[in-house]
Amino acid sequence: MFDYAQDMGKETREAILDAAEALFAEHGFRGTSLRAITQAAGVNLAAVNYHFGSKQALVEAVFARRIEPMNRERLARLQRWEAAGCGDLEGLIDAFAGPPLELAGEPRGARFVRLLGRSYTEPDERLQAAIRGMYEPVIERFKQAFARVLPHLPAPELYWRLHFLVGLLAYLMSGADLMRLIASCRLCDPLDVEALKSRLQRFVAAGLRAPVPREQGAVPAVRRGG
Amino acid sequence: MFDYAQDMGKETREAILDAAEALFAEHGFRGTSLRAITQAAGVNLAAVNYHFGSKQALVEAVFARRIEPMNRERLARLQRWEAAGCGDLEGLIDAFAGPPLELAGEPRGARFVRLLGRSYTEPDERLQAAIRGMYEPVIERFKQAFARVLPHLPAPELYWRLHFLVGLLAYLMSGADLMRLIASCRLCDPLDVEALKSRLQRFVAAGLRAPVPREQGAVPAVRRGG
DNA sequence: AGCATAGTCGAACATCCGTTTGAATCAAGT
DNA sequence: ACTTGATTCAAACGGATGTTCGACTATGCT
Repeated sequence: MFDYAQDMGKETREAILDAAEALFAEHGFRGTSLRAITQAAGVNLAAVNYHFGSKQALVEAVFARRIEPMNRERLARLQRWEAAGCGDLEGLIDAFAGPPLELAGEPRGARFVRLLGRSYTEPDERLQAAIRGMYEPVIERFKQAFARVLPHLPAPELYWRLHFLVGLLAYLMSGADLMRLIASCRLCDPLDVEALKSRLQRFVAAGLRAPVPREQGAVPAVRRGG
Repeated sequence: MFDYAQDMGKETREAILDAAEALFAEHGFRGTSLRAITQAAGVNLAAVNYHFGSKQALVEAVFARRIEPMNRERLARLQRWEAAGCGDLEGLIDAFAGPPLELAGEPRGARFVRLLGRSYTEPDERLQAAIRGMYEPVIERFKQAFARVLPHLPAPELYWRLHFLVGLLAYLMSGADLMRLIASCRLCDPLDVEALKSRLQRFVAAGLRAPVPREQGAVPAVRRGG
């Protein structure tokens, strides 16, 4: 029937990746057994160890399959931003936060983004290290870019604020259900990505541009009630 | 020796809670076995089911033990803030974010705060529901307070920005190691809580106060690079 | 002293997990 | 037709897990 013999192999490989991605996003890594994955994928249990070697390697493959294109898109936007003169803070935020948020808008990408958001707080150290390796070059580039648009910020202040940005994004991606606790009204039924992106841009840009007190962090510039 | 007979019972109960809290924070819920907990606590394996009924109930008890005092402190600060006239946005942020961050500064509370940060993205639905129940009244009070200091914000915009605040805080608490990726310098050795609080206040207050475009979210007010 | 009860303990229970094995299957090459 | 190599399959492996059981201990009460 088919000319390409290895095609069936690729089909089961991707079926496993799809099923694993969905189940990991719903029940976590430890909460998802290989038996559940292979059953959902319609393949034999041993296929996971045959194609990936171990459950750990499967998890990393699930991430690598989508993180790498996403990071490529981030770097592409960063280059366009640099070519445009490096002046636009909002554009830089979009280069960083846009790709994952837009991926979250696609029905196929939504579950992976939720998985990605969760991965930031994953206890497993080996997975943490693997994901960190996928992010490292991208984060480094963006750190430099943010330092260029915000030259007045001292290094520790800038790094903390970037930390805030990343954390905010991670939480958004995880799709934590606390959202429904805050937003009693229904805000995000089809998840209007463009509206969310512009809201995030406004909030983060204002935070990043906030003035810095002279006595850098030593004494908190807080007025307590009274 | 001791007059109070039930004291040994309370001692093992708390020893289990302490050990579980530490191990959950380090390896997650599914990654921590009852055997590991009871061994670390120096008690018999069956003690968990005797004192708590099940592992699930133990998890919920670990959270309830610390969330309730923390939320009481939040509400106390909120009341002081209301008594002071409800004008100070920074003070309101402190009432919400101060207690968990200060708890993170104490050596005993740090591991729980990390656990708490992780819990926001926990896949287990039953635990999610239990934690949501512990938060619900507090969140409701703060929603109203923020709406009062930021009356110019439309409701959806306000709720999203509060969502950003909660997400940022959740990520901070989780102590995700991505921090070290962004901050190549060593920022947080003893974790200067006061400095962190004021940094967070500056960032979040600026974000909350950011102006809202007229065409509310429909068309993104984004200048793309070029 | 003697009973009742709360707590502890070791041992086992049934179940689920990731992984491995070895035979079966199938298309392609000679 | 026969071999080769890649893939699939059912079955089992050893180990870890949450939970339960019954015996044992020690304390408080009458």
